[in-house]
Amino acid sequence: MTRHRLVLLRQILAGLEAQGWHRVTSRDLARWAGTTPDTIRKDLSGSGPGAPGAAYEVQELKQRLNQLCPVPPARKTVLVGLGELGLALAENWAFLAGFDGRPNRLETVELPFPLFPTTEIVPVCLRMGIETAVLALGPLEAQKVAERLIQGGVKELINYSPAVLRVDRNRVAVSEFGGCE
Amino acid sequence: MTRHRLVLLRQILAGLEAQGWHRVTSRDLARWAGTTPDTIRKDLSGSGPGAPGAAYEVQELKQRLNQLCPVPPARKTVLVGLGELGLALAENWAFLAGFDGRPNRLETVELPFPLFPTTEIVPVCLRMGIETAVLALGPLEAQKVAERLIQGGVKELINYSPAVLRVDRNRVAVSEFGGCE
DNA sequence: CTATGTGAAATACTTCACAGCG
DNA sequence: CGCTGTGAAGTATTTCACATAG
Repeated sequence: MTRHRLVLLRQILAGLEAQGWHRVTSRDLARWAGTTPDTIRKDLSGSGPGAPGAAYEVQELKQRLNQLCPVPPARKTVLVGLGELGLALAENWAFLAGFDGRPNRLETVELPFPLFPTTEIVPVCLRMGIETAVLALGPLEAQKVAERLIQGGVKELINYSPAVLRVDRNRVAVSEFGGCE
Repeated sequence: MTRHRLVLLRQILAGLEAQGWHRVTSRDLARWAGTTPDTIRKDLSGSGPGAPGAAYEVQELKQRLNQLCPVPPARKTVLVGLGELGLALAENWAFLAGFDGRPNRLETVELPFPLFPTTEIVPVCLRMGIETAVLALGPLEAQKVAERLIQGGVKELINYSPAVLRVDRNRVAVSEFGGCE
């Protein structure tokens, strides 16, 4: 019942529903989730009507999963690093603020949310009640910035930097992208 | 002994060594890896001299981990999607080729590797022996492109698209970034 | 007193086997 | 037949307890 697999299933289900699927078998789900049908069925066991014989009905299954692993409420998030990568990400995310260490970037760049120098991370995050941050900068800055974000109360880091962060993963959730290694 | 944790440890160790650390305790490693000291010690048990009483020596530990989970050989990788995001990624990765569905992009963009239309994915990947692909495009295209890449023999997908891929995870490794959900 | 190493107990997860429904 | 649901058996992983070295 590893949590990770449940959220993956929920996302897959959402995709299926969006594309108009009506039925799925545990075998299909198993392939997409990278396990066996048995495991899928066990994950779902004891959490819904589901009749044997027929495959799962997509909508009904999605409901089950939403109960089983509640969809996380949208968190207040900020972007750190306004280079090429940061700007590209800014187009698909709804950030509440942005940070960068280079003063000229703060004046040059035009974005639909307020920008601050990285030295202001702690007070700004605390004041705005920020919960998650997206990191898009070089490896050395990333580590320093991550520590400040945590000091500022951030509980989730999404790391686009080419370095793995050394932070207390028992306290904050980290999505590493690892990248080039 | 979950594999995932071992590679995380190895990466953390590499970072420590790069920054001149000499010693680490299992408790520090546990914090950074998001587990308990017991688990860390079990992971490392039976794989090296390591004396009780003193903490681990960073260099020696790194050697142990390199034996325990061999560092993966650099794979031949391509980039699919030459939008803002793709171009930003192209600066930090060593791609062997790039793909995009829009013909004008292929002529407009200037990159240090050959570019092809997405219709050419299968033959180009097969010919070049491509093993991994980075996806940086919209959700609908991502799914189609992923299927073609797999048909082209790709064994690892690194997904920067805001959609989770529906592919056989028993056959290909997928790093989802999930993103905005 | 704090640190690692390690067998034993406890727990979590997966696989197997089979009952029962389309 | 193929599919789900589920208890039982089997594995894997984590936690506990303690021996032992700095």
